[in-house]
Amino acid sequence: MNVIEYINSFVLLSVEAKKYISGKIRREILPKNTLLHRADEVCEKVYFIEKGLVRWFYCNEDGKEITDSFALENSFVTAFDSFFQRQPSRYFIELLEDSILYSMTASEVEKELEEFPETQKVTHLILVQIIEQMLDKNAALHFRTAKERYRYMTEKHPEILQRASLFHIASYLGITPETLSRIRKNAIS
Amino acid sequence: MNVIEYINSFVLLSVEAKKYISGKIRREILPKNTLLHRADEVCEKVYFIEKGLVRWFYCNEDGKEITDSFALENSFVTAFDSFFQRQPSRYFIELLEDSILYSMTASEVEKELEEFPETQKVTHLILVQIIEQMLDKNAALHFRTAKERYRYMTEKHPEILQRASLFHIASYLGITPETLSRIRKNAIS
DNA sequence: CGCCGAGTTGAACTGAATCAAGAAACGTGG
DNA sequence: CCACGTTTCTTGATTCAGTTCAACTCGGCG
Repeated sequence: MNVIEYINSFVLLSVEAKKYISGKIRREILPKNTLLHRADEVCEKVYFIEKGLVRWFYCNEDGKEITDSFALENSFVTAFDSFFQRQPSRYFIELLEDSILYSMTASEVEKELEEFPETQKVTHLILVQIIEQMLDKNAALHFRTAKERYRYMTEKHPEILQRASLFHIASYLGITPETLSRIRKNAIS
Repeated sequence: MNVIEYINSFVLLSVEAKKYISGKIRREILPKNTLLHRADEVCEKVYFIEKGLVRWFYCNEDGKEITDSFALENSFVTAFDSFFQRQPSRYFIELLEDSILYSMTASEVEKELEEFPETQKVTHLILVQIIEQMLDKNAALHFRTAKERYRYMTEKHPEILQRASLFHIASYLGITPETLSRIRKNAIS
């Protein structure tokens, strides 16, 4: 599924808007471990994942990488603390698999939103979805034991559980890799 | 500061939009402990806080209330998992102080966004701000000790620290009231 | 005056972190 | 296509931050 089909599945785009987007969007094939974005920089692009897996992470004061989120096929990816406000981000965005992406720059998106106000609905929907996911994750981790956190993964994100490393998943859940390994093996009742 | 002044301070509204909003918006004076919204219901209103303090909370499976967030003056308040998607919410919204609010219904807002597309920028900004706050809180709690969480409050939300109860703040930070009390008294180095 | 909710303090307990090895899987070059 | 080195995961022993439970203090309010 490509971006335009995907967007069109929930917001009907005018022919002109489709044309504009098709003209601007770039298809990018990038290998595993590519950084789509670096912390402390202003994020200049949004991506849409046709195929692949990405993670957002930041570095805490000890220099440790903390995985904040994952996204897979049919997701929009950008530094949400940076792209819209045009301010430096706290996050890195990294490919965890060889991926096929579509991308557009911030200024192209800005122009799109101005010229085709209908497309503001798309942004709106994406933002609302992001918020919902974040609220969901919060509730799944807040005051929860390691075992409950793991169950959240198995129930809500089984696909990511398969495709991401134990190390990244543990970080995402706020537990150590050792603990996650033990839970997985049922070493902890 | 009233809502229209506030909105106008970051998005210039047309005279017509202002007129529409003024006509629809209601000023509500409500006492402490009022529930603005209940879980399992579709949230029908957005509020703007002229004066007061609110908290969002949900009940976990043990029936315990978990405080998810606070908001004070000049904030927009609604169930963000419900208002835009028109689906039942997981959250309750409660006044922690006697408050003065402005409110508009979902259908009024919907009509506003249709008739005055410029106002979509307002929604957009609010959503982006919400996301930023959530990301910020996440980073402040994820893999952090109780003491570090408390420091986040003192640094980023000193006002809430003053006005909300120890009990609610502890819940918000994901620690027990006892631990928070000890930290506050420096009982824990 | 006495009650009640909010906060404090203490002591025992525990889930998960930490530290330290080892095993398995992975991919890279010979 | 195998061997070797690196990364990822597992397993065990120990430690500790924070929870739990229980009792007590304090301030406000009917």
